Amino acid sequence: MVSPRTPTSSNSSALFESDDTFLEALVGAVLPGDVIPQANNAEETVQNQPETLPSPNEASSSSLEPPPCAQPAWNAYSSIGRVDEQEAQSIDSSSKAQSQLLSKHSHLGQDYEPSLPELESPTPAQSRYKRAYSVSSDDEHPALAHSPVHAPDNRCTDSYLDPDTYGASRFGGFGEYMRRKRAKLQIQNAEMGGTTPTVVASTSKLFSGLSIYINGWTEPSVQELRKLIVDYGGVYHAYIDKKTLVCVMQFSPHAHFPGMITAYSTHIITCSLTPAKVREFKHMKVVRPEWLVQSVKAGFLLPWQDFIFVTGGRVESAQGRLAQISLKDFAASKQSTDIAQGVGLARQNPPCPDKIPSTPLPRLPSPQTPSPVLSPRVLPDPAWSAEHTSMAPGFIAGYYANSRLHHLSTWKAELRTLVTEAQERAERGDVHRVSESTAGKGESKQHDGAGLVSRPHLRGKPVVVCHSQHAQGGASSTSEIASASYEARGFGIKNGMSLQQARKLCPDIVMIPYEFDKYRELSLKFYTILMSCVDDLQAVSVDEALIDVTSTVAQSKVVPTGVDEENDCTSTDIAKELAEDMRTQIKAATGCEASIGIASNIMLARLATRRAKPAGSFHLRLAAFTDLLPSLDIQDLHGFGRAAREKACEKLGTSNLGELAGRSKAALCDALGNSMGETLYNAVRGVDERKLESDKPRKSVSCDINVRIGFPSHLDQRMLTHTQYGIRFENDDQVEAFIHQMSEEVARRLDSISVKGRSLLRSRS
DNA sequence: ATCCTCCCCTAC
DNA sequence: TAAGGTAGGGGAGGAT
Ligand SMILES: [Mg+2]
Repeated sequence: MVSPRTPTSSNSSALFESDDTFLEALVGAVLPGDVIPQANNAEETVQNQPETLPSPNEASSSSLEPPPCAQPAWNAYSSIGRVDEQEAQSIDSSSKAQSQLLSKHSHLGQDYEPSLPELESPTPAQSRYKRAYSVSSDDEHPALAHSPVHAPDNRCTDSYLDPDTYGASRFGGFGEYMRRKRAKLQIQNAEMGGTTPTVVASTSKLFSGLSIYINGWTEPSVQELRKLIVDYGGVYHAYIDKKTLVCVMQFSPHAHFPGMITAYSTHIITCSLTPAKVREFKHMKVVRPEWLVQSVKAGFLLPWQDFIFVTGGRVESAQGRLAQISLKDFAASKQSTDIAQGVGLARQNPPCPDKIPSTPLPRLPSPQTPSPVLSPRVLPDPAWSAEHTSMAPGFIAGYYANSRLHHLSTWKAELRTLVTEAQERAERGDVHRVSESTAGKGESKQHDGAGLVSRPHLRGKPVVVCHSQHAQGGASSTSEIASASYEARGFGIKNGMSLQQARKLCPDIVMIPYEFDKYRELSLKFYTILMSCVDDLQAVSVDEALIDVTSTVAQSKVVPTGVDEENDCTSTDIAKELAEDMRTQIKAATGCEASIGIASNIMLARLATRRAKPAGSFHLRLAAFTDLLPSLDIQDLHGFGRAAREKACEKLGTSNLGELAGRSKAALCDALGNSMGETLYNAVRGVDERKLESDKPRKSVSCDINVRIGFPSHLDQRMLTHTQYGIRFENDDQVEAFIHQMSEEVARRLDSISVKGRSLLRSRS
């Protein structure tokens, strides 16, 4: 909550506190039911936060105190097994030894977590939480600017006699089935209204003539709303058919014809719409439940226009956001688990002017002027060791500061942003781009060795990058090796190994520390060079990118033969020349070697990169690829990993691409799923139609940290001697404090990209 | 058939 | 003293 507010969102100062509280409240409330996933409209809550949301402390204190018996609900999908499965996969594909160890442990105690029924009644925390959602706000609805605004007079409205805005004016027939269903429902409604007359005559017709459908999760609940509608003379529809909706008929609610069955849905009530529903209901009158509630309270029907349901992203400054939160179950099982919080992004923000580097065309900002979008995180004083617990303030920042994986993710997000911005600038300028042709794709990858640039004396020696600072000594370090030089690999050292193991293989191993800032600087130089050479670029990671050099190659192709065509075997390979030129530039600018794979599509280019390593370039043509097939495994393809390989072996009897090339598409789809199957079917034929994705907006922001909850059992103790992984919690307070920090972290990140959350989703694990 | 939700998988 | 973070594709299976 310390970060400066971004000028783009008008209510930003309230925003992040709210989100934060919101998230935290959710964490506590999420357990029993299924209400959370659709909860959204965070904006409303946000804007009303001061008076309606519980204070952070209040939320915190109760959010994690459901009675112990409630916790098993979280375990309905206890992820213990799954977590360890993930562990077994390991982050770096090479940390096998440790992973397998974990995998075994995972079967010790927790194989079958009984799936317990979810609780029905909301906990107090949940109630309060839901209340927070139901707050209606007076925020102007920008979307209404162009629609008729009705004076809040008491007429129950002729207000929707203007079909132009929301009502469709086309007609269509009803299906008999749905019509009968609706009629039946109305009878039920009538009966219900008769048996439980909550209201007196004068107001009882408040909703007469209204025919209302309720979609999705709402607050108040569907049941409550239905009662409200029926009690006040409206008609509730539990079902909807599209024809009816598209042909919404509008009529005065005053016109109440006792004998007539109201067969038209006039309004849709919702708190949350999925994108598909938004599309579907585009021309409908979609209203928030407050319309009903407030109308009853007021004693007359308020204009529905004042309660139009607005999805997060409207044309103006309102940026739709989808918030997601997730936490690995840290319930009674006391096992390794992940805690995660996040928001999904419904749409991208308009670029914030002060964030656009003023650099000219398709160039990245120079490394000397790092983008303010993501400035390096400040490291806390290492002297925190006194209070070194997972719930100490600043723990997460410190954790991240040392996490290579976090840096990888952060860098990637930043690079994608920079690339997108640079391209927007390029397109806004007069840069003319020829029509898309997928003639030349390349994959460029920085060779590792960044740590050696400033340590030339270590070149040629077995070097590993890892955390341990102690030169030798501590033979028991479990610090993971992030990267090993080729010389070190010669000793059998692999990325992902523990330092301890590596020392066994090579006692004289040289260790160098992470230098995250340096990597980032080098990366920006690397990308800057690429950007200047290519038509299009997709950031893959801090040291890897996909580039499209079609026009460059095609332009220079004064020479007859096509460089990207398979029949080209001439000595002049313009693409390769370009690649070598880029390699030279990269080497000059960064001191690092780069490898470049060239091919006619992404899949082949990625394979080519493997052949280009180390420190070279390689143009892979279709014929060569076909020859190569029998030597390739399905795992060698991007997107196909361990699980795909196992499925292939199990269901197809082989994971060899040469053999799989002979299988039918149906067989592959059957084994791997339709999408993966088809991808593979095409891949073995050298076909890959994907285009570079350089401008896809980010869809979510999340925070995810692997922790371990509870006192270790005997079994766990043994595990822990083998793996030090896992931040450990001993009680709910610690968990709570930790989750609070994670909430803050997500809020901070949203803030940093001028984005606002729209709804929260649950995820567990 | 198409959606939504809850995951699993993959990559760096 | 070690830091297994995260975004996004996609499948399974249920609801509509
Ligand atoms: Mg692979």
